[in-house]
Amino acid sequence: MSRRAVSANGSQGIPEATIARLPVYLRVLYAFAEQDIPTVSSEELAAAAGVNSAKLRKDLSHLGSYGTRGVGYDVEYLVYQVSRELGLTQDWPVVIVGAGNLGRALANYGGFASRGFRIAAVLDSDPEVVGTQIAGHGVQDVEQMEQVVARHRVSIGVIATPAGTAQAVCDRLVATGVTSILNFAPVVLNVPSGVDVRKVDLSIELQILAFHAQRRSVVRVPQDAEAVGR
Amino acid sequence: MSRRAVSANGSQGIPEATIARLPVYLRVLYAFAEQDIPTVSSEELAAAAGVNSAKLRKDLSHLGSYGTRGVGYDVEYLVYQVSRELGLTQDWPVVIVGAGNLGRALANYGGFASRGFRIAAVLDSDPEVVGTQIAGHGVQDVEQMEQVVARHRVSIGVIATPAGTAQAVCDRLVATGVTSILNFAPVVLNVPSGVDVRKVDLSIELQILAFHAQRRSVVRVPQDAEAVGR
DNA sequence: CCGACTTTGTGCAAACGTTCACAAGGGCGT
DNA sequence: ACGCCCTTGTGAACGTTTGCACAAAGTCGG
Repeated sequence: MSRRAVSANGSQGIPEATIARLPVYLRVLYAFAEQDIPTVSSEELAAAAGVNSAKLRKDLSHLGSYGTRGVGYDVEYLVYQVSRELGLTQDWPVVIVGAGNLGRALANYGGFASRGFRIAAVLDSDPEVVGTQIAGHGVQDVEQMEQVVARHRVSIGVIATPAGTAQAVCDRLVATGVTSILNFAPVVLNVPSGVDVRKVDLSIELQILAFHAQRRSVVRVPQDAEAVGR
Repeated sequence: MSRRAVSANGSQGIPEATIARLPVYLRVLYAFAEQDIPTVSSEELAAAAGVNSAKLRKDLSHLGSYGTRGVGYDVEYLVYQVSRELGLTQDWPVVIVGAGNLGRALANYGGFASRGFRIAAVLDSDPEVVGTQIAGHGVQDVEQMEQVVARHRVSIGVIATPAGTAQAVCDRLVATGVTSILNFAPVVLNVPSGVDVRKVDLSIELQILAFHAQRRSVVRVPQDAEAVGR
């Protein structure tokens, strides 16, 4: 794995683990802002985000020194700083490939269109589906990918196709210049370096839950349940 | 949190990071099995799973010594061992709460019903939706939760409701005895200890992608002397 | 039956992440 | 203006994860 990120870059070297939590903090901050709460302490914020307060302070300290000792953090100001750090002050056009059940769910997902992300297009290869409307977007043929990506300057692609076609779609997205991919298909995608892939995988999460559930349920039975012959 | 190896068996005390990768290995192993490939080396398996081979070997070594030096791993045997470790040799009834776009997508998701997981029921609170059919399951009223959980001995619940009702649904699931929860709603769930929650959050993933995309686009001082991967 | 070759399993060290504990710094009441 | 009190920001300790490098252990050809 090329987890090198930014090699020895002093000012911009925010840990990956911190980045993964910033969106959670941001969401919680929005909730505070909606209640017109002007400032929050690291303790309150941490509790709402479900993390340790020391961790939260260290995370925020990576963005700069935006708190006031004895008082806490200004909610509005922090919202802005976190948003800026995450790149949410700009607009991110997104193309969704695959208009099946999942693609439809994604297109209709409210949190999608909000806060910086905008659906540039929904693509599919099924002639039955192309032309139908989903969440206010006409589904276009996947053959339009190149034009759509170029016209809207899309840099983020979401793959919501069956596993079998995911790699081909991915290759094509990459070829058209997409450098960030969110993959919902249950496959390991192969991409050239410089392309960022994140995966969301229901069945992996379920299996992890099953592991822990099983462990919990096997509090007894010290003996191996079955002997396995080879 | 600190659970060291309890003792003796060795099947206890598997690192969390390893557990998160086992489902990926399992998927890749199935792919090899379908091609009737009898054995794989750690190198091949690691490449297919997108990880380092040393990491893969160390991961597998936590389950036991199931490889053969000079040869590799028997695909079928390893499938069985990983499945067993993850608790997939037993059946896991799952209840899905929320039959909106996402709930429907989940219910229709193929990988769901396969390999150990079975949808016990799909619940919703909207009278318009209750009674409709989704993926061969009649949507039941959320008031049936207690009966459904008890009758099917459900221990895994999936929350696919809007954010506003997620915590209430969660509390109710926990009250009925569900101890593993997969949360798709964009909120931080509060649960008593002993309950395992995992979250899947589209907008968090998008924001993480945006962060990296932004960083890439702000390539000031491009002195990538060592940019050529190892 | 033996020696060459291949691949696993693991000791170790470095990188990364988390948590504790407290000094530094700022606001607020008096 | 002063000192008390509160909360941030961070040094240091600790725990976890990764990756290297190699001995151990097995296969296979001759």
